[in-house]
Amino acid sequence: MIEIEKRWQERWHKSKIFEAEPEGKKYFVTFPYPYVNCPPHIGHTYSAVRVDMVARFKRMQGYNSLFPQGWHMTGEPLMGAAKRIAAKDKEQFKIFKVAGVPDSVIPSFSDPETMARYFIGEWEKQFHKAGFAIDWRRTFFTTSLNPCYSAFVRWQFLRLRGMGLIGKGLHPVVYCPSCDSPTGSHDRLQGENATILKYTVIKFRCGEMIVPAATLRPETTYGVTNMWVNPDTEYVKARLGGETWLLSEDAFTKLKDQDYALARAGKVKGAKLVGNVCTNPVNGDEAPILPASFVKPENGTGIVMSVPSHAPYDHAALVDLKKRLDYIHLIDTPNFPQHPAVGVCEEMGIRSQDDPKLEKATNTVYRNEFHKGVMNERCGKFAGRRVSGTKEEIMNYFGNRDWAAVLYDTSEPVVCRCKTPNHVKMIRNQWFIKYSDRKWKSRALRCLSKMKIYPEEARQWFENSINNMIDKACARKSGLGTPLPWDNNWIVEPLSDSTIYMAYYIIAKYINAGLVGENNLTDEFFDHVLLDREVDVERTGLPKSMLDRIKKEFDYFYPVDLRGSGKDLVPHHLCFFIYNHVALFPEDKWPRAISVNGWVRNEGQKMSKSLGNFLPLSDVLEKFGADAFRVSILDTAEGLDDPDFRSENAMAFLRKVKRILAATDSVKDMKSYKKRTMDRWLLAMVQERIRYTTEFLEQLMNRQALQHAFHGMLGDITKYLSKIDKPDRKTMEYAMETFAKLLVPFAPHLAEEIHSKFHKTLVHNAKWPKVVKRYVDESVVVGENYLDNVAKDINHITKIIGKKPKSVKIVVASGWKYKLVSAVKSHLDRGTPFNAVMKEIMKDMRFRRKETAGVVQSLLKDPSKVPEHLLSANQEFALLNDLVFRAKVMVEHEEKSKEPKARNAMPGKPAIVVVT
RNA sequence: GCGGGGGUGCCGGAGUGGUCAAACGGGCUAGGUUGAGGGCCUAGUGGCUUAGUGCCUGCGCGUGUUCGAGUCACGUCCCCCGCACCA
Repeated sequence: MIEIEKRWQERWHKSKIFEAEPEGKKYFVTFPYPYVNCPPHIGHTYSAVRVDMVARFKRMQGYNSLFPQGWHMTGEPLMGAAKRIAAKDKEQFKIFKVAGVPDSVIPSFSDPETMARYFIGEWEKQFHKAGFAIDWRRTFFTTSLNPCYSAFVRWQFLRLRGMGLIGKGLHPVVYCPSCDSPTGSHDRLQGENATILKYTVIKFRCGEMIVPAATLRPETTYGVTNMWVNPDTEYVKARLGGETWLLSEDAFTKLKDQDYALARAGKVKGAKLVGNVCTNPVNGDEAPILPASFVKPENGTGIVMSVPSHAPYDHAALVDLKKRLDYIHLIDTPNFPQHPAVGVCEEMGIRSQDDPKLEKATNTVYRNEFHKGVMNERCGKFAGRRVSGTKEEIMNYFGNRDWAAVLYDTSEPVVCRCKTPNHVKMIRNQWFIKYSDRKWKSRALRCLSKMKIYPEEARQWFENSINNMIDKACARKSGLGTPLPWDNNWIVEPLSDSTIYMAYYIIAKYINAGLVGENNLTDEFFDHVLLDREVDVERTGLPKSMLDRIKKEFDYFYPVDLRGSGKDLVPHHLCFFIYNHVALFPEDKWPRAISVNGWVRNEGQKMSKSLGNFLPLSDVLEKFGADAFRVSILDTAEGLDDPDFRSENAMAFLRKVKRILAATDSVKDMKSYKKRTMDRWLLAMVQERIRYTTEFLEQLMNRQALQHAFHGMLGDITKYLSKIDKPDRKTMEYAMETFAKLLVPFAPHLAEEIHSKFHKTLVHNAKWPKVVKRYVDESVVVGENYLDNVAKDINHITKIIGKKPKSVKIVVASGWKYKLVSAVKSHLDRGTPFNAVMKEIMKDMRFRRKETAGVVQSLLKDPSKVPEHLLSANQEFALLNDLVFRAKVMVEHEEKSKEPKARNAMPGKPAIVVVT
């Protein structure tokens, strides 16, 4: 099969069938350019297969399909890996080795560009082998290493800024003090899933000192009974303006990086603080400082306020100290005791403050109080309010009165790959794209509402994502990329330089052909070509005819008709894609459809770094070929579900290919006959397959489409060949040719191979099959089904008897039963309530027989006994006379039959008597 | 926590109020088949029963709506994914 595939790929390449030029009606599909820091694995390519499937389908439907492909290298990972190679990091060597990079090549990866180019080569090679319908003249890669693309990004950002959609401000990030840069989740040794939490720091007073306590539950400040410090921790006294703050060493560093102008002014051991009394700023209550081991200096400020009524840790610590304080009850929650923390601790059997169950206890209390709790009269102006929805207000209220400050911290400890513990840092002067802009947002939503989303279930997700969109930091200081046009210290961040690049594919063709160069790509060029603005095109240095040509091509191919990707890109990239299009382009250039899909699994397992089970695309293509890979994954899922690649499925496909090709070859030896029932049956089935395949493909339901186009067609053809001694050449030719066409979107190489046995042309250039009305024949399909069922019943009986039958007698039901069943059926089809059907039937004079009630009752009890398509007694009789069985078959009518069993006969279910 | 998607056979999964719960694929079992490299065909694959058209069980758990529920409602448990500057 692999040789076959190679042959067709060469032929496609030679006939340039995937090179789309502006002509006719178009269909523009894109698959997000992948990040090229490793060779492709099967997970990368499922979306591409789906997009490719659509491109091919549309092409045969008469559209001029364009499927281009570029490569992404903006960001940190490439640079990071290069640095690690330069530093001879063994881990990194191993990663590349496992990915299949030859040992001799790896050291050259200390240069990120070399690495990227190597991997781009790998990707292109594999994509060629996969036979994708890509127009390779339009390929490119990102970052300043490609000045042409950088010019495009620069233009985009100047435009956005010109529209006031770029802003500047403070921004909290997880930060590594040793690397002096933000730590992305992939750069973390620990805490990959950590998020940034906003704490309220309550400023308790203790004489001249501020004793700050960080909390996520500011509402509980009203219930503080005491303060906790860790007696073994050395605390820092820090000057802040006119105040002196008491902080753990970690907290000192954190706050400094969060824009607090702190100055070191002394130290004090936690134990020394015990016994002092603080004042609660919100209500003036006194709170003595007590020691507790659960207080971790690296969390929050290193000082904790104690709310024993609502915080299990605090209660447990007090119990440990054998200290009795008056607990303050603040929040009423249904089904909770007065002091929920006490109740939960007792219920869970928590004995000390070091009990790991406390984490869960805290969670339980918090969850319930947050959602169901109402604050009581102790909570000042917030009395009577629910906890949920009030938190933000409380924080602001406290902040405004200088009772509290803000501290950002990670939800779990984060350690950088350089092994340094990280914390949250406030970045000053961070550049933002203002995705929260209300007007912009509503335009994005309007675009969404006009788009097709495949599958529809994902629409809600898009809508929520856009609704919740906040400003996005769009630049960073390290990594590869395009510099911000107005501030070269910053590089446009990877998700932000990848939002409208589909337009660049049009231009890339001209750049790759050497017709347009870096110097021509001025802002005027893009303004003119992409936005149709009146600008001084002289400055592009290009002849008007060339500009017109490019512009015409852009106007022809744009907008994007379909963008297909994995579901992981919904909340950012795909939304940014919509956002940037609606900001920059007029409405007729807004994208038309997005499709999202699941992630490929490998032999039933999710592929992950930890499992190390990424299956390289090259392995699969080498072992099974492109079609087997495509069919295997397209066959296991659609919509948002995860497909599963299993080699046994790929093998099963290859086995079938053999059979199919053999059947194809056999057609030339067949003779023509007058059409028989089975001929008409096959022709009719093919029409159904065409209809369903087309319908499902239109909805991008690859699995169901494939079921008809491949499994269905194959099953029908197999059945035809097995049931007919002398297959008809014309019928088979038609079936095989149609089969080939229907297979193009799924198994394009196999499709060509089949097609080539009948034609010299490419099947890719054939028209998508349409239903041929004169072949549609419901009755022959129903009849065949009927015979199948009868045959099954006979089999069942002979199996039970356990003897070989000498002959079989089949009795078709009496005529009155047909009338009766037909009447019942029409009642049911009309939706007559079940209990009314019996009455109606019994009223009907035609059915005055003693058996009627029993028959109707059994039909109503199990409506599945009513056949979907009711044949007449004579039709059944005629069909049964054609029944082929390994013993002699006799058919008779119930009216004339002497068999006692004959009375069991029902329409669609004849009585069967097996004679042994 | 918020948001999205789910829980059906040995497995992947069809099935969105009534024609078959398990289509289609894979696996497994049995029988047949000169059958060249991980073959083909046929039948079977919840339980019981029986010369088939029967009965029971069954779609995470519970309750309800209905003549009828995997399918609708309410409650509950569990799983997966995203939550942002990270590809």
